Amino acid sequence: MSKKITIKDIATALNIHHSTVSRALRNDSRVKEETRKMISAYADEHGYQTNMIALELRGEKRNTIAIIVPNINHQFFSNIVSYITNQASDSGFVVSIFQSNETYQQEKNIIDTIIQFNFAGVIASLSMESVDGLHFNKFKKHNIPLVMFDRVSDDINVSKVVINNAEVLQDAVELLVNKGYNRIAHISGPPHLNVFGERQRGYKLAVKQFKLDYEKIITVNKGFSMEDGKVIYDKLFSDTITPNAIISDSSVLIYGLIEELRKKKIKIPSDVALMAFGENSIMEIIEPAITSIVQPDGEIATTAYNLLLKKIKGKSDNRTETIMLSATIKVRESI
Amino acid sequence: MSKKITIKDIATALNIHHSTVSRALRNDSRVKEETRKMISAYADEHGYQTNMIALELRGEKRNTIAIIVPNINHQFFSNIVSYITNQASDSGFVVSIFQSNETYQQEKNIIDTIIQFNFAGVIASLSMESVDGLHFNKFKKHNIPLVMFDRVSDDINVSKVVINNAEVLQDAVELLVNKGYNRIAHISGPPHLNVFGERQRGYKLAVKQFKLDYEKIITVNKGFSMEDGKVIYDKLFSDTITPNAIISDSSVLIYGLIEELRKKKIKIPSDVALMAFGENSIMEIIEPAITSIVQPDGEIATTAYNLLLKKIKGKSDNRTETIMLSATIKVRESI
DNA sequence: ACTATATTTACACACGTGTGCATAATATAG
DNA sequence: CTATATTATGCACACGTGTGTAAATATAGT
Repeated sequence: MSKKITIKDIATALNIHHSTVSRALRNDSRVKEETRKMISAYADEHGYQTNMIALELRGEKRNTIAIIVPNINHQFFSNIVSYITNQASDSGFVVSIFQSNETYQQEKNIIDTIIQFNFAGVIASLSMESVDGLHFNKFKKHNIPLVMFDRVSDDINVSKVVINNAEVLQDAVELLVNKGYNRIAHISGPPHLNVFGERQRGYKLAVKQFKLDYEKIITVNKGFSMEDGKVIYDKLFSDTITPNAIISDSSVLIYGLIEELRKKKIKIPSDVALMAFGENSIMEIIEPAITSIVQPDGEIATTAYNLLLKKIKGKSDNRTETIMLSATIKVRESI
Repeated sequence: MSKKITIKDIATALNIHHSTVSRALRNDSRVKEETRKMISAYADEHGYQTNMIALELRGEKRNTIAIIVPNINHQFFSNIVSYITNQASDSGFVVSIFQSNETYQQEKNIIDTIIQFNFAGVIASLSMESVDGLHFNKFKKHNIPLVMFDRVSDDINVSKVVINNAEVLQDAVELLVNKGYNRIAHISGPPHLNVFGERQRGYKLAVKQFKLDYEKIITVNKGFSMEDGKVIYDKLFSDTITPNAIISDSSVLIYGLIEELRKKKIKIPSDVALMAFGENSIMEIIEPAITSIVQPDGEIATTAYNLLLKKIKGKSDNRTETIMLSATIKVRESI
């Protein structure tokens, strides 16, 4: 009903200047206790709330951070967002969400919007379409701190949080080799994104190291979905030589693949072993339970957020750092 | 490097008044084509971006909406947020995320924050702790439109988007009865939330209608999690009379229950049938595939967003409306 | 009582934009 | 070549807040 009550409204109502009101509400020492009480009483009664927009315009502080992800309804990203949001709101920050939907164009639009809204900082993970991260340099021009995670790009100099992708894929292959698998396929994403590039590098390294005859990488370029399962199946099993183990960079995709394998009566793990990134504890109840490569979601989120916070506070610090965390392999029945 | 360039910077650089620059950039007819070109050339070159904060303070328009959910890393809510975010960004809105983490206190804090930041509108789903929605009335005082979905409250008069919860639970029970099940348990949430209250009402109605001897509702009050599975199991199977069918309001929780049932060698569906809300297509690949009650996520999101948008545009319209959408039961092997 | 010091309040400005109104510059007509 | 119409630009203010500085008032010291 009533319009928003402002500091000036309080001032005119109480026949004093708004600057006095401002100081009173911020508990400035140089306002008389008596008037301070009168003011805060009136403020409380009328439900006064500081207008953050005015504060922000004044340049006092920016209290909003932006997160750019390909899709928020994928378990990994929604976990990250959840962790960041909780931590941010503890320190009084508001978090806005932007989805690139895996497209370069939307990512560019998002960047402009973030600049227009003058966000205090940005945490981002690249879309599959973005062959480079150069459009993100715009943030630097506008003095907006940026931290990237997971889907990072090599050709832009920002702080990054990643996991030991190459290493963990070597470990994965080694694990499979030790179990006797010798035709291991790798389902991945576009290699220009650091995550996938590194995983593929690790995969190839291991294939060479263990002198495997079979090397096959299948690349998905437009986001992982369950529907891809069938396509992937065709690509893998139409050859004369078929894999006896599969490592998937995506958990969602592997659900589709499992469905397809069942239709074709291909048994897991006797006919083909399975291993996938992403632990949403659903891997546990699928039969057979799927061996998964578990990323430290919470740690990734916390690290990225703290990195960003440091940049927001200490503005002069221009150094960038890349922090690498470790993924672990949770062995289950599927291998 | 360079500080943010403003409309005034352009003005002084070009030796004209900032008001002219403002008009030029908004393609106002009364600025000479020649100067307009000069101005927009300079603006482009220096990467000028409108400062939305200034615009917002001016009261022109608020371009941000807030979403309050218990947890964003639950499939249902991340789906909703994803849909809303995409639709919002199409119409130039920025979406901020707030998590109550199922607590009343955080919800209250969030409400204050949203008011301080002067959001244009709010879409919310209540926490389990919130026995009523009265704290949401604060939005009305501050003229901030509010739309609720899923976890709505009866005692606050706002526009709502819900599904036919009572009806679909009656259908579910009927389906089970027709298949020969006669001891059907219902795992639900706190009944003071409309969703759960309605589902329990529907359940009880059906139990009475089909003259079943067995009636059992188990209530979870602190958010659904996989870990609850064991607790629920104990509550259900410690009695002398045990259920031969279970309907769960949560999908996450049922994963934990399935794990527990397997441990105890209780077969699905021969020993006990299972049915759960939420279709994340994972239900499909669990063995046996779980019969699920599918909510129209996209439609819920779109409806809520459009309702909000209408309120934001036409400010005078004080009527509230409740829109009820239909859930459907997808029968699979688990019953 | 008169100056010196301490306390409390008011004034004016800044942040970046947009707009009604006045004014200046230019064009058109008689 | 003036009078009028047209067009282009500048001025001042508003949005809500906070702060440096000046002004008003009170208190103390001699």
